[in-house]
Amino acid sequence: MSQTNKVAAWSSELNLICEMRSALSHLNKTEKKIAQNILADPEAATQKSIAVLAKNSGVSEPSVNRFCKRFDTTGFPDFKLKLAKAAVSGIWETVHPIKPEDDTGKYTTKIINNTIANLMAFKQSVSYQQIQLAVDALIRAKRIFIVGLGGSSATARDAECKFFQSGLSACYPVDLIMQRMVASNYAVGDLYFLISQTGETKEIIEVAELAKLNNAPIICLAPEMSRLSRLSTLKLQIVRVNSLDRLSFSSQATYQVMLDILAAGISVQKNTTARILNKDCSKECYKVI
Amino acid sequence: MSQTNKVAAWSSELNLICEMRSALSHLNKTEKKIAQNILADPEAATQKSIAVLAKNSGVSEPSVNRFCKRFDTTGFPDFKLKLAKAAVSGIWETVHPIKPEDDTGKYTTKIINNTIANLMAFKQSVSYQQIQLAVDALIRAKRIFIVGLGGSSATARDAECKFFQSGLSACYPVDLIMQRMVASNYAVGDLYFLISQTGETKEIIEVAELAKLNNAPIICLAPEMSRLSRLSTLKLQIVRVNSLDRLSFSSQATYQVMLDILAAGISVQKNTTARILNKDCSKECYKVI
DNA sequence: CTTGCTTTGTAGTAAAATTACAAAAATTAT
DNA sequence: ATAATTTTTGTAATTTTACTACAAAGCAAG
Repeated sequence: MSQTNKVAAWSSELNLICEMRSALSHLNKTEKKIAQNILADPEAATQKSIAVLAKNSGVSEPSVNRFCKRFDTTGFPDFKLKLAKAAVSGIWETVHPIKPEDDTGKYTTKIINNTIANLMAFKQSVSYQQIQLAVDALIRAKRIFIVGLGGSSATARDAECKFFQSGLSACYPVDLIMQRMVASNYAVGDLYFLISQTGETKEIIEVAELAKLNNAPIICLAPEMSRLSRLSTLKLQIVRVNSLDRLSFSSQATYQVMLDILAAGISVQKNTTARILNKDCSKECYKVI
Repeated sequence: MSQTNKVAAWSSELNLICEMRSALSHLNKTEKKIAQNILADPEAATQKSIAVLAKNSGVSEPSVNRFCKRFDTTGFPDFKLKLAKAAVSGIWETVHPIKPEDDTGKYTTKIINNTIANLMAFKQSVSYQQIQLAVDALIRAKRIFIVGLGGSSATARDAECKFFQSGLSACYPVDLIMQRMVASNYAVGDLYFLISQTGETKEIIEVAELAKLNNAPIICLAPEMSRLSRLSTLKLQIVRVNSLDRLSFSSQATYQVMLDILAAGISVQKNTTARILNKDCSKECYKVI
């Protein structure tokens, strides 16, 4: 219910273009003329007056006005405003692949832009409810075991630090045998937090299967529709924006942001000001940072 | 020169709001009234007519019109359009601090927005030249030793993975004693890559000092003006956007993106298609991912 | 205090969007 | 098939909105 509302709110707020595109087939010929004209270059359409747009589309001005109102806007100016917003997000949704001839400035900005695009997509797709459930489960757990392999090992380590800073008992066993031991020795109150960029790596699925034998709760941070995701009791799914090469950007930043969110949720909920004591090198005393 | 142009291009494209905010001090009182009125709620301003906005600000309509033209727009409607673009998803608000009363949706979007804001600031401040030099040095090095402590240990591990995937010989010694051993046994061709979020942690500075005794090349990933930064031969500096609490967002995502950039640079320059071989669990064969 | 310059507002003008209504097209019933 | 009804589209008038020209007010320098 709330999920549906959110999607609706999102589409009307940010994705008029997608809405138009999907509505295209249900429109009559006059409306279709207008829609196609706008979709041909949405960015340009935002600069046109209703008269110009009507003329270009071969329809009358009131037809354009009526068209706008169909898309949940108060009129033409409001429509243009929402179109502009959608066009902006459109820029972010396109990923720019890195090419061998790119110079330093090119690939640097491309990677940053791609990461931002990924975060935007993440923002749209993320389920608050799942986060809420995950935070609850993490706080309730007596012990949290984190597993991540390969590229996700850094993410797993990060999770360990962040959960620990939020006052939870988190542990990330580094080697595979330890991971299996931990998974098969489930005790009530334990929680497994499994991280995988592919969600298909054999070894982590084995860990999940071992944990599942004991009906242990498993939270996964993995792409939706992956094997790992199916084995888990609570799924924090990351949309795979990129069917791109490894270079153009990693989705790890998104994973890390998810961990930031969980840590924030835990701290907010526990109402604890997490702190680490660190020896201040210059003043030779301990300070809270 | 080109740096200045870039900033201008960015601000006019995406950040009318930031531009207004920074211009605030150079504006006269009439303009300031308008700017403050708009900045109080940019989203709402996009819905108002010039008459309403003028009245709310306590100025005349032509003043508003003139104000708009100062910000590189053709007039009020164009200004509103650009304002709407800038206001998309509240990215402009540099930092949204997390409050104890925030619900799941609130803190989630805040953290994502903060991270995006941080990345945008990073995009503006990053030095292509330093990246270029770092990429060159990393490729030239025979062995790369990476050190990061506490929260940066995850970043260090990440760097190890990424550099290794790009075909370099990277090693991240986990314990402090190993780190000191590595730092004091410098051999020609070695390179130290030190990561710190504060740039002030005593132990990593010790490592840097040990390396420096042998005149070893040191690349640091640390805030500018930090002790670690001063000890390094090549500085990859991260602007500290946040003098905020630990919760509102971590700057680690930015660090990770920097590593993505370096990895991309290395691969582009070496013209190698880095690949990891992974056993495909479903098909029981090796595939390149 | 006056002259010249900048800034702000008033009033009129132009343009743009919306509404009311009528014509045309499409649909249904006879 | 054709008349009646409904829906769709366009024309023309109205209203709203934004812009321009010009005048008044404020400010600085001589």
